[in-house]
Amino acid sequence: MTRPDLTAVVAATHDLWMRTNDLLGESLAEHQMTPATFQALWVIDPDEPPPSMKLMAERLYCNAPNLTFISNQLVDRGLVERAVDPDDRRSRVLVLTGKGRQVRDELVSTVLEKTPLAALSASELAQLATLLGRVARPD
Amino acid sequence: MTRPDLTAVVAATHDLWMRTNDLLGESLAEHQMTPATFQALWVIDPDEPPPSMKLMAERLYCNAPNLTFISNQLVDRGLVERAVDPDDRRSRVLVLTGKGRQVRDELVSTVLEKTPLAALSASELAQLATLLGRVARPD
DNA sequence: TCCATTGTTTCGAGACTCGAAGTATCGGGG
DNA sequence: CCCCGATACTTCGAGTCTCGAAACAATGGA
Repeated sequence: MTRPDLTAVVAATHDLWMRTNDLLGESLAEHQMTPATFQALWVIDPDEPPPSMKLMAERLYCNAPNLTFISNQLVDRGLVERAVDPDDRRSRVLVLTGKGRQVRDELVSTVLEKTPLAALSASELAQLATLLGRVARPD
Repeated sequence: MTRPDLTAVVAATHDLWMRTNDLLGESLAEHQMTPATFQALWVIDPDEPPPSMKLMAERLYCNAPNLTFISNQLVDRGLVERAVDPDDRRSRVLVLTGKGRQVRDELVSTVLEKTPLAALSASELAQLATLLGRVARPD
């Protein structure tokens, strides 16, 4: 069974991702950020308790050594700090600094402005959110 | 104006991309491929005339040195060959080898099997294709 | 206390990305 | 025909990203 729409959708997803990175490149560079470090910042919700390395690795689908590297980049740039989780002293949580919060806010705004998805109407976005929700990872 | 759906859709797109790479990692490794080299292979349509480096770079949103590197990876693995474009001898086109064609077919099939998008029905996919078509790059 | 397990880091190697500079070709003006 | 700016690509060097293997520290149960 071939599914032309499936192929097209996968291709469109690839294209959307790569194009978004391209559109964002300049704004990221202004903050000395890259796609990888921005994604890490993106998945740290300032309104939630700070995530552990393990949780971050799951969210980013990357392994532990990689996450250590990315975390170091964020720490070096003063955006997050490592803290020992008092409930399990093996675990480190990533705490946003003031600067981290600010840079995250700015970059999130920039993404929402520049993403090609911003061209869609509210009802189109709602449709899209529903469809993508159907393929979301089972938490 | 904040747009909750826009944020959710952007996040879902990020997640879908990273998860797909994760699901594909093993199959790619079997062919000594990586996400970057597979994307390059993906955008070489076997039924179209072989694309130039310049065209490939546009499709992948990357710059010329990067594309030279990726092309070398594909050449080293015997999947494509460089050929001089007789119409413009400055230009090089990437020609799929027999092996390249075969590996591409296999990996494309694997993606279509493994992508979370495969869980959607035909009508959902059609909707999604329409919506994503609305944000497609103007060729 | 011992020890297997878990969360993280270190190390080394390879892949990726980019800017700056170099080579080859093209195409138009003299 | 010869120049010369523009174009397509490659080379080089530096920094980023990713991963497997191994090390380290803390946990929790026997």
